[in-house]
Amino acid sequence: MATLKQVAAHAEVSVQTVSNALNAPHRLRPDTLERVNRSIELLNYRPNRNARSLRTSAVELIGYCVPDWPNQTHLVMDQFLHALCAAAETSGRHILLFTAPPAVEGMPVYDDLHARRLVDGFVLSQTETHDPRHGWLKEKQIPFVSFGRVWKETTQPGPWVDVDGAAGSALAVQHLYDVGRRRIAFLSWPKSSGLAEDRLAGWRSKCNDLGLPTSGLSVHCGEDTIEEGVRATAALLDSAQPPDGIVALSDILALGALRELGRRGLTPGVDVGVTGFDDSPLAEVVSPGLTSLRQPMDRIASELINILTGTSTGVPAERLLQPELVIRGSSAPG
Amino acid sequence: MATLKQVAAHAEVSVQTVSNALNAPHRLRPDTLERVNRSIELLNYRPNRNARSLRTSAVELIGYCVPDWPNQTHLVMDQFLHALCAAAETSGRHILLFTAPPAVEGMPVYDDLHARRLVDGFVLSQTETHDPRHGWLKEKQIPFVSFGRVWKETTQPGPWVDVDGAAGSALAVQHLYDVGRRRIAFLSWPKSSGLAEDRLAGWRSKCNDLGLPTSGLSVHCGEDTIEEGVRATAALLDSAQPPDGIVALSDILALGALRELGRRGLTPGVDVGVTGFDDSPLAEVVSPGLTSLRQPMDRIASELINILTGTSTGVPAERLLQPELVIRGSSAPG
DNA sequence: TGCGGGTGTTTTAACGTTCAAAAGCCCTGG
DNA sequence: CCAGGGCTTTTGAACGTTAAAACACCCGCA
Repeated sequence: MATLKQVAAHAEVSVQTVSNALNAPHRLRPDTLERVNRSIELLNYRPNRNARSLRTSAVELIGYCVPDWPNQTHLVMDQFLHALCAAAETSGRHILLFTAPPAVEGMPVYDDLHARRLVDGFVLSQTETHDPRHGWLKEKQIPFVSFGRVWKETTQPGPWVDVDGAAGSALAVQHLYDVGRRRIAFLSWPKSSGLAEDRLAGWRSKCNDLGLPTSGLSVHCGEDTIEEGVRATAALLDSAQPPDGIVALSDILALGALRELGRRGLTPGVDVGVTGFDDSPLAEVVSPGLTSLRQPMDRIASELINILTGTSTGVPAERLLQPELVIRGSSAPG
Repeated sequence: MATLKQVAAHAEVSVQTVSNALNAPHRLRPDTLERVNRSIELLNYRPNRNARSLRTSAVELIGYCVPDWPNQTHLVMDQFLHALCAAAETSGRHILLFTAPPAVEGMPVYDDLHARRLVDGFVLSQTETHDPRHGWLKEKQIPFVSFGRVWKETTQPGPWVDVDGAAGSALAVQHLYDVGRRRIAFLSWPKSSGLAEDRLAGWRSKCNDLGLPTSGLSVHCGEDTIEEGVRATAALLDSAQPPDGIVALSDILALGALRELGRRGLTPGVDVGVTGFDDSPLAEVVSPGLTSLRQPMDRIASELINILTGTSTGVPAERLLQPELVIRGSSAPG
């Protein structure tokens, strides 16, 4: 494996000149640069990242803790990881995966990775209400950026990127309204997670704006399973005034809604319009296709990386991105 | 951030002694070790991995290319990644993610990561028939291990770990047989991928062993969607002698089977037994639960890491692991 | 008393890179 | 002909660690 020294010898220049050819080519006379580049090419030289990192104390690696929530399906995690990787690579960086206990118990792992210089900083996801990790990292001055707001806080200890769930619900409601729905229900989650509250609020507010009823139209599901979606949908359909549209908090719940509709001989998109959230791979794979709110993964990822690697000013960076409604057969015929 | 030198000064020993305290503690006199450890603790010292890697030329990082197959759902990828991370961490290693073009076009990326010493080696997945990556890496002497055999080759250029798909199908057939099924169909994929052939062969051979019919009972689906599963199942049920059991090549196809059964008023697990493959999160989330073949992810991951990091002998390591049948309501009542 | 051998610790020299500063070169203008 | 300044290139040192060799010390034994 060739080193700078060998390239330098071959090109008959000093080591530093070769280094400059790579890092600051404008400093070299064109003919020197040409000569050095030829030697680099010829010897198939690749800079040793460890040596570079040692000198500059920047590893260009970003830590991401791969979540392990046994009860929750991560249907879009591979999309997220792919986008994150791609975004990191546009600036010559990479993603380092690791595991850690949830919440604050995992923090020593983060600290260790940073202290041993395996990573420059972290991307956090699976943010929870009052997530203690943010404050912890900030206090230790470990760079990070969060995918997901720490909800209900007036000030947030650190930069974040998030998707506007309220706006997403509103989009879904508006779409269902546009195709003629007038009683639009909402399938929600159990515990009042920040995520659920955000999306629920968007539904309620948009319904109000449009003069649509909301009373008796929001149902809380016990967990994020198809079965729960089925149950909740059945309850809605059995009520005195059944809905003609259903906005579900997740694709899984929406799938439950689709199934219950099917069981009753109702046609999704014709008799009742259904939308999901996150545009997971499932949405495309079911029939009829599930109308769902796509998170702008590429944008999310690049904002995360930009914030983390950019020379951030003192004020914390905060980006609220808009989801996109992907319309399929479950909400509109054809 | 404390360095070896500072710890050495604090403990009043040489730098090397501190290094030994960490890497070869048996060389130190107990009292010295104690003293050094106290200083390490006190100064909160963490070894700088870059300096170490530079010196030892081992980064303890394993590359994994995050796949980007837009048409395929990676329902178990997060499980795999989690297991891989955890396995790597048991030997102090970590996973570095990257993106690369598929097949041989991506090889320069692998080469570059290795040459620049960002990783020690690679874990390959999404192996395809006659995958060219294996030979390429072997020729360049870049360490790797493959999750998935290169099918149809008599000899394989490198170590691999795989799950015995044929045995999996056989397990499913045996199970359906045990609960009284006598006409067991198989839902397969389109192109004769090695994976599909393997699983199909297991079904056929097990049916033969049990004296069950196979003729007219294997259907090829156009793609891995619920819709295709529905179509194929419908075709089977419409035939002169419909099956009473269905082994599907994937959970997605199995979901299609479940749906078509439901549409016809047939009860999965009672009228027709259905099994899937991979035990994706979906299997648990549908109702009735989908009987499916779980890949032993933890075992797969630890074998991959062991092979990659172990002092492998000359003979390539090859591990064929057995899947486990997770029985749920789709194949047996209750 | 001297000497071999083990044990514990220190010294020396890298690993491959970049930073800061110094040095060399070449041109221009007085 | 030389001072001065702008390019270009080189020199020296450092980043934090570990491998290998050297060293110091103690013990038992001749």
